Amino acid sequence: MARASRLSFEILPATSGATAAAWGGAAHAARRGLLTTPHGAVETPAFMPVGTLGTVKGVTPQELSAAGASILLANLYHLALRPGIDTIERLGGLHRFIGWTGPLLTDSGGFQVWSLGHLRTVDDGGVTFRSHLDGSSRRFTPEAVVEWQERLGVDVAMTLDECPPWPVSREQAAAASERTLGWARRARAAWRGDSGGGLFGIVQGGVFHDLREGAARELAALDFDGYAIGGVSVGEPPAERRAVVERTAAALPPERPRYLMGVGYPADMLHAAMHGIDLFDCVLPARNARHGVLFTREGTLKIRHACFRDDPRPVDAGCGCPCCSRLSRAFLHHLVRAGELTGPVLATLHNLRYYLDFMAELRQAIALGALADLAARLACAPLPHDPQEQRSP
RNA sequence: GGAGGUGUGGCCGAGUGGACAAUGGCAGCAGACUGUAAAUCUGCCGGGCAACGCCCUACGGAGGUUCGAAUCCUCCCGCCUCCA
Repeated sequence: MARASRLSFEILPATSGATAAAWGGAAHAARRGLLTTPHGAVETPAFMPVGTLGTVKGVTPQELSAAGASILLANLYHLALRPGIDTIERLGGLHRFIGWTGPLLTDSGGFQVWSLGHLRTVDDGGVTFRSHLDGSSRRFTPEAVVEWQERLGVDVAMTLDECPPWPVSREQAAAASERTLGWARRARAAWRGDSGGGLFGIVQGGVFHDLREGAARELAALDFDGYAIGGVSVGEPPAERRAVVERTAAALPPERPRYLMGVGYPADMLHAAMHGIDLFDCVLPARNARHGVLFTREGTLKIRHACFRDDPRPVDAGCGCPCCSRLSRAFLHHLVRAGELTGPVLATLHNLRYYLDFMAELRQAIALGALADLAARLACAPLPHDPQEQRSP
């Protein structure tokens, strides 16, 4: 199944023999890698900021670069509805349109099957969405989704998948998984890869390990450029999610990049990276920032709280973002309370920087075989929203 | 001086005899958020308690009518508009 061009993914050697059992005694499979795309290389494990509509809300491409982002995620469903694939294509493709020169990955709209649950109908042929903007009907098929992403010129395209809700019955999960596999075959056949980008297949199967492992094997046989684990950030308990990640990651071809979709908290990413996940994306740093929740090396901080009214310290003394490098918690508190746009913008810049710094630390820890140290440090910075993540390794 | 209007919980503002400790909004106090229909959503928001119920204090002030008043009457005080 030779192709003219494809993404390349190289696994980098660890600097030391880093095979310590670092998390609950489990042997891990963490790796560093280099994903090379037509628009540049990405060091993995990597976090992709989410720019659904072509922008991370409130942040310019320059600022994203400065924060350390190397690859961005955008969403095909949203862009297809507005401004439309034709428009973006006419304007020179997605990179030019949004002013991002680095690698881009687009999600296929599969997540919207879940998040827009009552605005769509799914059948074997594809998904019909009623636009959340104007109610008009839009048909997404595996072939169309591939074609649109190629027309956008993205570096990584995702196959159309069916992301089932949670809790999910085995029957539902199996049906969604089967459908997703069928669509993956069709997407794979429709993919031309002329632009040098790659196509990732997505594993579904709910919380049923045998379904997911079976799907992983079938997908592997289709020779995708990378493999994603989908359907894991829809409300299931952390323990279930962890188990799914561990089992599924182990069933995926080791020589290709593995992408855990929609995850998550730093502790989630650390855990997943320990089991060989290379790519992540999540709206959390951006959304939480807009909602006044900041990630710091000492735990999360709700900047609206009155205790920050007179706090002259930076949000995170260990951070070099535009907010922390010269502004106080008191000022950010004031901006957020006053409803000033600058508040959420600075908070987003900070959270993104925190995530991106964290990934850099993670890469280094893998290189040095020091994941246990990182895990221990993270455990000292509690994330009150997800108490189960706080336990020490 | 005459005529009319108005005064509600920190603020704005509904309510015009009982279902009112009083709709909304803001502010305040918490919580949630995981491939973004999210700069959103949820809860609390007079005081007290042995507290899913009871008691106290409350709709400018003082009286009054009534079984019952934020709601009706009288007087007083403040503010607004128009006419002299």
